[in-house]
This record gives sequence, C-alpha cells and structure tokens, in this order.
Amino acid sequence: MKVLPRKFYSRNTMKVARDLLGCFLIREYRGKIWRAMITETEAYRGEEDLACHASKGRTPRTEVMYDEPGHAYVYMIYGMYHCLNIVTEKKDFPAAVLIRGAKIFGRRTSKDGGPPDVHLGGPGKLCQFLKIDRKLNKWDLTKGERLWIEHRNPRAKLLAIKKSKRIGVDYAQHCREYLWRFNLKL
DNA sequence: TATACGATCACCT
DNA sequence: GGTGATCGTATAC
Repeated sequence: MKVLPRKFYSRNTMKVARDLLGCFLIREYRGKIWRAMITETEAYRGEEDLACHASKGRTPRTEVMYDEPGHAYVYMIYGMYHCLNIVTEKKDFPAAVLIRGAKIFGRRTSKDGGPPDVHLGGPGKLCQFLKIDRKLNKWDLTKGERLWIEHRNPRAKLLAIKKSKRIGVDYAQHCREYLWRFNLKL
C-alpha cells in the first residue's frame, strides 16, 4: 500500500477533504495496528473562514496549520476530546481537513463471523479509539510511521459523496452555510 | 490573574 | 430540542 505523498495534501482543501474519503487512516500504537477507511471529513480553509481556528491568526495553537501540508493538527476540545486534522494547501496558508468519521472492517474469514466492523463516528470518538492525542500534534503523516494515510480503496470511487454544512460552527456567521462537510454514502 | 467558550459526546425531555 | 462534564486557548482587565 502506498503512503499518500505531500503533494496530495498540497492542494485545494475541499478537494483534499473529498479525496480523503475512502482512503485508509493507519495507526500504529504499542504493537497494534488499526486500518480505518475514512468516511466523513470537513474542510477548514484560511483566515477568512470564521469557523477555522486560524481565523484568529497565527498563534502557538494554530501555527501548525501554517506549516507544510501533510502534518497532523491535533487539539483538545471541551477539555475531554481530541480532534484530528490534516494540514493542507501551501506552506504559510492555514488550512486543514478534520477527520470526522471512519470505519474499520472486521475480517470475514471464519464462519463464526470474526471481529465485527467498528464504526468510528465523530472526531472525538475516533481519536479516543485510535489513541490519538496532542502528542501527535505536528506529526508528519508522509513518513509512514505511527500515523499515516494510504491511498483510496478503488471501489470507494464508485460511491456517491454527500455535501452538507459543517457541524458545531453556528458562531461562524455566513461561513456556517458553506457546504464543506463530505460524507461517503456506503 | 480572571473569565468566557469551544471543529464533542452522552444523556435527558 | 437542551444540558453538563472539563480544560486549553484567547481575550479582557
């Protein structure tokens, strides 16, 4: 399997968010490895986007969004959950894709069923399950270690993509209306 | 130093 | 539909 290269992320954020659907998020942690197909993403793009954390400008927190694309932006929210984002666009342009949902397919080799599918719905639960926290902030996802993304399941190209408004950004004035949330219809 | 609030989730009505 | 848990970050003082 091929690790997504930096040039994949160095593009328009909405295109990256859409193209990440069906790709596999891989997490290595203490000898375990999880492989989750991304099913839901959101785009956050530029200082003009009032829902984007970088709308407040460059700060210690948002600095990573201005870094090279392909890095992880992981932050704590509500004091209890973490959210995983992938930095996009060119260096010094702040943007990222929030990974909101993914699915781990259980093996179907035995007649008894084997492990069931695990649906990771919501950015907080996804990070909780995959043991992703702020230690992975600024991690380079193009290295193919600890946390990375592999190219899309070819079959996923055939599935329809649903666009909708982003979640939890009611404060973002007109930006709340942007259809920058992308779902894979399984 | 103090305060307000959030890219969430579980649980309630 | 609404609320509370819980703490890092930004902003006001």
